[in-house]
Amino acid sequence: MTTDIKETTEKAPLNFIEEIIEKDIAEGKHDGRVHTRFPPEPNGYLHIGHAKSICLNFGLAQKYGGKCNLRFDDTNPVTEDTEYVDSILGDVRWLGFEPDNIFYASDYFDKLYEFAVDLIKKGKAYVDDSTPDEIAAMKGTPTRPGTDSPYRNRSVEENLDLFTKMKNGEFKEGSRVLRAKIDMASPNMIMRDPVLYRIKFAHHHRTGDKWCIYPLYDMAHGQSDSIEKITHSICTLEFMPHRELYDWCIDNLEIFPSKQYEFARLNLNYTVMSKRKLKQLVEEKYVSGWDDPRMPTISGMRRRGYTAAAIRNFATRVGIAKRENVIDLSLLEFCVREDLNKIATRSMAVLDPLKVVITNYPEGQTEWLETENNPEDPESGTRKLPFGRELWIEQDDFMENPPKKFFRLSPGQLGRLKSAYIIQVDEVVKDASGEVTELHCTYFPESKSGEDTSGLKPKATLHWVSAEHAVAGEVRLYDRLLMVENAADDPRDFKELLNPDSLVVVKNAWLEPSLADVTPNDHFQFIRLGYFTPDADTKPEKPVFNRTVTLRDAWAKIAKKG
RNA sequence: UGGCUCAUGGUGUAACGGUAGCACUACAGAUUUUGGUUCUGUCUGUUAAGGUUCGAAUCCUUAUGAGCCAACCA
Repeated sequence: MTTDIKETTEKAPLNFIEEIIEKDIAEGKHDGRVHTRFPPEPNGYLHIGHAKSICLNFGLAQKYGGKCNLRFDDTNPVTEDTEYVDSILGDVRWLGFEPDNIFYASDYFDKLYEFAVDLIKKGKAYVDDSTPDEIAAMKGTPTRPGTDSPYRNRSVEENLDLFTKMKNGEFKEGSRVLRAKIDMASPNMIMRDPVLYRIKFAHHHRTGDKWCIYPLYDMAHGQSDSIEKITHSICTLEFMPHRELYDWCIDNLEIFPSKQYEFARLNLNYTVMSKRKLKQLVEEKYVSGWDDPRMPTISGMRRRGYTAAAIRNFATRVGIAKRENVIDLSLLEFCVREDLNKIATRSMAVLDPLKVVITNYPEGQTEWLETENNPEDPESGTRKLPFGRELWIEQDDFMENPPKKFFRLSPGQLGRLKSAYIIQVDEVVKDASGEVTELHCTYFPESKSGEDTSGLKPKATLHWVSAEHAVAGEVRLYDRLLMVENAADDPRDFKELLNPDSLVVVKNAWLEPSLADVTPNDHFQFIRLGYFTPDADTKPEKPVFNRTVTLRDAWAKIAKKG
């Protein structure tokens, strides 16, 4: 077992949390046991930032032969809902992790209440009748110490009595709180007699109306960790000031000493990550829902066609450290292309069609040509494609007056039709306004793919679909959510920064016939266009595809430069 | 103007007092029936100033910059 760890050590450098864990194991702390937890509040859907945390916590448990719990931090009944609980569990499982235990902070409400009573009995907590405004005023500021509440020195008996009455619903909501008795002059604002319990006559999604007092984060989180005997409680940087209180509670309650460690949360450019903002996008209908493929939510990315493997790989590559960071979207895209390149079935679809008539090809004739399903995967086999006299190709693949680096079709320039024949353009047909409507071409019969004796070497290979056999489908093209890299650096409201072209719908794309019959979690590469996946809106008579990500596009870069 | 935390190429992340490495991006070339993939190469970095040391990205001091903390949110 130690050998395993040593070997791993030599292979990959450890992040600072792994170093702590390995040191703890080496010192025999908790008999070498590693137990982590992923503790979401069920008040929204999980996003890619949570994925980083999930991969970290579950990954650590896997690496060190430990356990990882999923714990819903459901201590605030007014914001939480079972809809979120369900989606969170689904997302964790989809990412490929099965929690060793599924717990809820609300499971511990009785225990937490006992803890609170214990603190009161130890003279470490008191009931405060001050108003929220008064409490805020007495808190002081970072540069000025706070002042003691007039209720701070109530007797244990009185506190016990008052707290019982709070629990029994004898006081109005907001009229009293339970506070820890620590230090109103602490340089750490969190330690200035933090509120532990508040009165809320709210229906809780799991405990119903049993409780009218609810613990706050600091009275619930570390205590829950301790109850579950969590060894390494990993959270994000903004909880750093809470660690002192986390330890204070555990010390004074004399319970299992879980330890908190903080790492920097994930930020991605060209998107927003805060739950508040994501919720706003959903509620104000800027997007179709939490699973809109433009959302950085796990459900949105899944719908868009991201694979769990790609997301896990991404989570590994971004690393774990304490430095604030903004990850390039290009890394995420790299990860998904890397995975999809290996597994996506190649197929052909034309999004912006231009008719090609092969004038020397017999009318009414259909040939079924063989094509590979995935050149990266020899096991993937081949399939047949229908070829005929009339085809669709991409508008972009023809230019009447091409620039020098344009390799595709133009008058006089040859082009290879993927898995079919080489053609040349003989005549450009235009409408009254001068728009190109049709290309009349000839093909070279001896240039058939696989048995080409023509000796011709066209510079480009084009994708195409037989007009007679093409299936109509809708294709949704997604782009970055925001126009700017970092919304936080922009004075404008983030909703003014939304990319108006984040969704472009191609109502009538022509798809090769094999794409008429697809199943939800399929992944395709539409050759030369990108990776696509069937959307949930797909109906038998009308397939709908989402573009997961484009292919890298060298030509687009050249064209952009001019 | 209090406390805590952080600072390495464009973006991330290693190097634990001894050759600043890796990945993404960008750029260039080779291969290619996807301007994809694959392969090769190139550019770019230790926030600053002092100090300790034979030797500092690493230790110390100061400065600078960034983040977090004053919900009965988590």
